[in-house]
Amino acid sequence: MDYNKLFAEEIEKNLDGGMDLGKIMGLVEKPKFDGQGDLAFPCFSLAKIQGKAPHIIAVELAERIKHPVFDDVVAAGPYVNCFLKKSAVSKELLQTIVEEKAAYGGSGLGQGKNITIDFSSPNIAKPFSMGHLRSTVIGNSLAKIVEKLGYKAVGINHLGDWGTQFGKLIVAYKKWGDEAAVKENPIPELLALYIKFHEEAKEDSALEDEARKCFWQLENGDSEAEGLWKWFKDESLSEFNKVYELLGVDFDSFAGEAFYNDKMAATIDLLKSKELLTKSEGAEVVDLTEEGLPPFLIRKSDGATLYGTRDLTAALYRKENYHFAKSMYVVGQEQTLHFRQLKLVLKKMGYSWADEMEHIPFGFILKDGKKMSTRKGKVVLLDQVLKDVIELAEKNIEERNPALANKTETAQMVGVGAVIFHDLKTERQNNVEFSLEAMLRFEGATGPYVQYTHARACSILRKSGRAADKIMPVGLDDSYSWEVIKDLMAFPEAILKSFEQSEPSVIARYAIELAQDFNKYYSHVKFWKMMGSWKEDWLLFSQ
RNA sequence: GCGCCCGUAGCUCAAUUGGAUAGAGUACUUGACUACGAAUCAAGCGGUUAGAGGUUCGAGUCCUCUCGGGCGCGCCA
Repeated sequence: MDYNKLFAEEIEKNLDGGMDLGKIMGLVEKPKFDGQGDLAFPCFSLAKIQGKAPHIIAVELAERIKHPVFDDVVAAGPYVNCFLKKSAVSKELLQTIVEEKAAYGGSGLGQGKNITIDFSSPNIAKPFSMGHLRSTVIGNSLAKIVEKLGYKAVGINHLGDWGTQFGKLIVAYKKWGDEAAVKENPIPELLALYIKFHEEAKEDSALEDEARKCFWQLENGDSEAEGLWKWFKDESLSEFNKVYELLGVDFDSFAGEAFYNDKMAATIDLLKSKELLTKSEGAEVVDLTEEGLPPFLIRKSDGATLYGTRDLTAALYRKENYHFAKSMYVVGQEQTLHFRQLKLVLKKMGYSWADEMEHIPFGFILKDGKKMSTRKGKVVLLDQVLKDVIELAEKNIEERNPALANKTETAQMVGVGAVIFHDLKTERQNNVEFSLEAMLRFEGATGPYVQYTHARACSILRKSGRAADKIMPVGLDDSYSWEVIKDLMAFPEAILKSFEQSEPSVIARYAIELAQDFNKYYSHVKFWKMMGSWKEDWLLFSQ
């Protein structure tokens, strides 16, 4: 039952025209303060139409509305506030949840449609940084939100596995590398080589030329270079996969930049045939001065392609192969310009579906107020952070609950949950100052808080000896459980909102609020009759 | 120089997208485990929403300017 709609219908009925149902529904909101009821309707816009003062309209309207599931309808200044009949509403809602189970809160909005989500996309031979963690965690969460609404999410890990940097790496490896050491410890070794290259190149500029030449060889199928490249890639991937497993993330495709090598010529031909390619300063570009943006580079003066060429090719490929209804790119905000250009180029090519491409930027992880630099090796490794946080969780368990059965497993869930939740809970556009301390926090608005709440709820359910789906709701009417009921009722809205804004933090905050209200209920109402309602905690948490 | 993002309690963040009295967490002070898991709950403290104008019934939210921070701006990704 949609009570917003019901309330709106009742308002419309008692209004003698003047405003249609859709408009009324858009205005219905939640009262801001306790004791003001469950639904509210502001009469300001009505005042304009009827030429009467809003508080007078509110009084008249409140008097006329009567309905069996409304306990009371009162005017409070310019607002009409509605109190729902707690027992009836809660009984019905819990019944719905028990029936729908994990499907509760979803919808068939995206039935039969695909959404591609480009996320994580780490660079081969470089450590998995905290920045990539953001993309990974946000992208994965969006995938779950989208699927909740019936879409098929296609997770794409657009690996950074191509570009001049590999020329540098291969040169460095041939000069200073050690096979055994790389095998032993792939990413740190490769990173060290990369850093050494930049240090040496400062003294000896010939190295840069050598790297360029080496990348040229790689592009043209030199077998030694290709062998090394493939080796680096395999080693890196197996390291990344360990992280993904720990985080509980998976992908439908690992088609990275290199995947598009043999497909870019077709893209360039296409641009040529549409007469969009122009020469500028020796390079080939798509001119965007009409749109007020700098030109989009397609080919360097030496004939080599760029990442823009690859992104363009990838967009075409994805449209053709996945027929996406929407294509998301969870990529840092520093690339906003790049994606604006990319969309415009596609529009110029005549593809209206470019409008369905959405760049989902997120803020930086800062260290001392500055962006972290990978090149200098000044980067915090995700590996280490996860290790630290799991260790702390283990210590906590040892102190608080030494009798627990599966300690290491629990410590992992708590630790990883803390890191993920920490990342998810603030709006993605905000920059976040890297703080190990904040991630190690298990109290207050944190992942572990939500997990703990869920564990408590499960524990009750277990001790009750009843299956959650066999419980008959009785109709609660106390104020503590009412808060929980209202939260549960708001779940579908929260899902929809997080989807519309591509904002996982909406769900994270929702989970916190639900957990808070549940804990309040838990400590005040000493009775176990509200079975069945909190199953959702778990579901929420994983999103 | 031009463009984009941001500035809310000591700290980290919200505010139903223009609505009622700006709310949580943390920190600090205090109280609660002989019935459900104290990683919890209850109470207190904490604000000129960076600043100044403007738009209107109404602004943390919209427009202009100033200050302060971040990020981009052709052959890197």
